[in-house]
Amino acid sequence: MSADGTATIAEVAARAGVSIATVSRVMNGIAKRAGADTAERVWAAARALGYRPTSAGQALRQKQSRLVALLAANLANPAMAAIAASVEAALREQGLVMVLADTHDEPDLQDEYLAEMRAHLARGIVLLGAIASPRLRQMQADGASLLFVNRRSPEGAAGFVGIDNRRAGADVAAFFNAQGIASPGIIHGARTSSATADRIEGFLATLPRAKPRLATGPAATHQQIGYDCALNVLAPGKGRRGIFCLSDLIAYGAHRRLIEAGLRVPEDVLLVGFDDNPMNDWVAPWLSSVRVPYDGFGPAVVSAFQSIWRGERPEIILPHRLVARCGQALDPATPATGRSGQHSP
Amino acid sequence: MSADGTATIAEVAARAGVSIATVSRVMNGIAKRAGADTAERVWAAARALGYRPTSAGQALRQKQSRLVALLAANLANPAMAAIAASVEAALREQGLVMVLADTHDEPDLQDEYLAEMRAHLARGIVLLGAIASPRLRQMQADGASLLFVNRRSPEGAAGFVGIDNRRAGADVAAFFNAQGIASPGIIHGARTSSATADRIEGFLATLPRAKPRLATGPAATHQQIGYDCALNVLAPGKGRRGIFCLSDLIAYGAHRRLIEAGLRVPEDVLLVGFDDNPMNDWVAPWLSSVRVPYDGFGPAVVSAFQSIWRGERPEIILPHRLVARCGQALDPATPATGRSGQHSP
DNA sequence: GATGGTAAGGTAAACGTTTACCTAAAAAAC
DNA sequence: GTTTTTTAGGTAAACGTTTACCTTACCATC
Repeated sequence: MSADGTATIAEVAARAGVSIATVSRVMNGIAKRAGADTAERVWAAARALGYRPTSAGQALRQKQSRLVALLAANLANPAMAAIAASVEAALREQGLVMVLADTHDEPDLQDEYLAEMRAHLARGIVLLGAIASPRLRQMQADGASLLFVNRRSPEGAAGFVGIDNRRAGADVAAFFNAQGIASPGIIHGARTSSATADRIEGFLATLPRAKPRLATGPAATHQQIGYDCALNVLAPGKGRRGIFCLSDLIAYGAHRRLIEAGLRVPEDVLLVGFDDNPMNDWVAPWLSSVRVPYDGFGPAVVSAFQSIWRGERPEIILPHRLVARCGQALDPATPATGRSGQHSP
Repeated sequence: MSADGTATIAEVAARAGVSIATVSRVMNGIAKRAGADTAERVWAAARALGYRPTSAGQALRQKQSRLVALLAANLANPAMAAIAASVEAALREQGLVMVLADTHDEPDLQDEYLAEMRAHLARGIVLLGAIASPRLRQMQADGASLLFVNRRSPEGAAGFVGIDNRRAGADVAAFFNAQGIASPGIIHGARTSSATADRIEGFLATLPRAKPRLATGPAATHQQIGYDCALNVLAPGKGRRGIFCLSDLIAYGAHRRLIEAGLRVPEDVLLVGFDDNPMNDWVAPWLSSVRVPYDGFGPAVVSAFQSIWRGERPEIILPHRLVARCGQALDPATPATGRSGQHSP
């Protein structure tokens, strides 16, 4: 009898002695349509029965559900997982529900998810690392509520949330410059991404003299790409060298290879990654990285959607920050050259 | 006109010259209710219009949606994120859609999500790290399709997918034993979890002589707990010592503290974690850890749900494996004592 | 006292499915 | 040649909401 959660609006109406229309209006806070005492009776009945409107009924009537989908390109990347977590919390605060999907950067899978989410009358779709695909083009043309995060839409102007990748790339270049490293190498993953392209562009624009030794590989994971390419992109000579890794995962792989080759990081080779995975402070004190503000993505996404639903085309640029880690030797036999962490010995 | 994705069953019926009932039956593959030529006409019409049944209509009629919710206790833990990714892929293959939520181990939030998911007519709810809460108890009593992963239900018998935590704890103890470490310390997080309790129990049962030096802390993150407690749980004396950390995150924090104290890992202090985060091979070669088979969770969850929907109470125990990493000195100045990785120098 | 406005609430339609039930023809069984 | 069964398909109800429209009462204004 109480709060089993399966009550319908009709049962609430019966119990409160009103029509279902009145119940609906009270629950939705429509002003001036119910007297104070009536509203109280309705609320009491709803509480007693544990009533909560069935979303299928709502969605059918309103041609719109409370679902928002997050289509991520690669959930194995902790950075994307962290963004997903932030978005979920922010959506929940708005009474929205997040559907999570991993497109694995495959156009077919992305299309399948897009179609599925349209069938679910999703109120919005976040593309966290979009890839060009037929249905994406079509839905963007149809005016669907799409929001692109990190990578811009391959189909032209659309809502966007992310950092200024070009500037971030430039910042990395400036950092190498300040450290006296004239010709750092670059290791990147797939080039499908506007983000990657912008970062490299900004980097090269600031270090124009640097003969670019770009490399990538066919390996399945970013870590493996980093491992495979690390030695190939090192500048010749014996001075201090550097590598710009387009993701932290690549940097992890590169680091492993460099260590195995007897090189010290960051003393012999300065490694700079991208994303600054939340765990880096603990497990990669040798890695400098461009930190993206994970916790900022959720609120930014919500704000961007509100803008989209007003018919605008939002563009939210979040601040990034290059976190320079001087690197702590993980073997105490070798004195550390410096510290960046917040923990005292 | 073509494939804009918003067609309804009525439009398909009109185009194919049949009734909507026939369209529905053809789309759902109900045998012996439509002739071959009729079916072909329906399929052609559906293809031409890009028709896909609206899930709100389906859910309303069938009193059940294609949504499955994953309520995770802490998405900041990469292990949970990896499990979520695996579950998502497996559900998708069944034509199901995953809703992801982070309960932050808070009963109120978990209850809110449970209510929301019931309102969404979710076909099933995965609790990845459940915590006791009023609505959980009620829904389990009502016979909702709940599946507990990692932590068992606090309300007694229910479907479960996870590893044998007691045995895993015992394996860790045996490992310390084999390494000649008689009295390792233990650092754990909140005790709300049956998993944590089982691991410690199995551990202590196998190392009964070990005066248990358990410790935990009020810190917000597991890493910080590890950092705060590492030195407190070390056995006195100067032999080789060890710490069993109930999660990899705790181990990261402990490692940092030990290094700062001038101790070598794993030479001076053997650290064993739990979960074996997918990144450990790359960033924590000094950490031995109990690996849970991330990729196995998705298929296991699907299989468990099928069992639940048949009215059974499944119990799927996945295999674990203690990954012993001999630890590679991350500073090449100090020769490595051994290697566990698959990469050659 | 007629007129008009507004607050309060009821009636019923509509959203897009699936499916129980019905009908008609064809095939099979006798 | 009658009866029964099977196949192929249509009709309409039902799922639970929200909301356009209608009605009634009340109050204010002239």
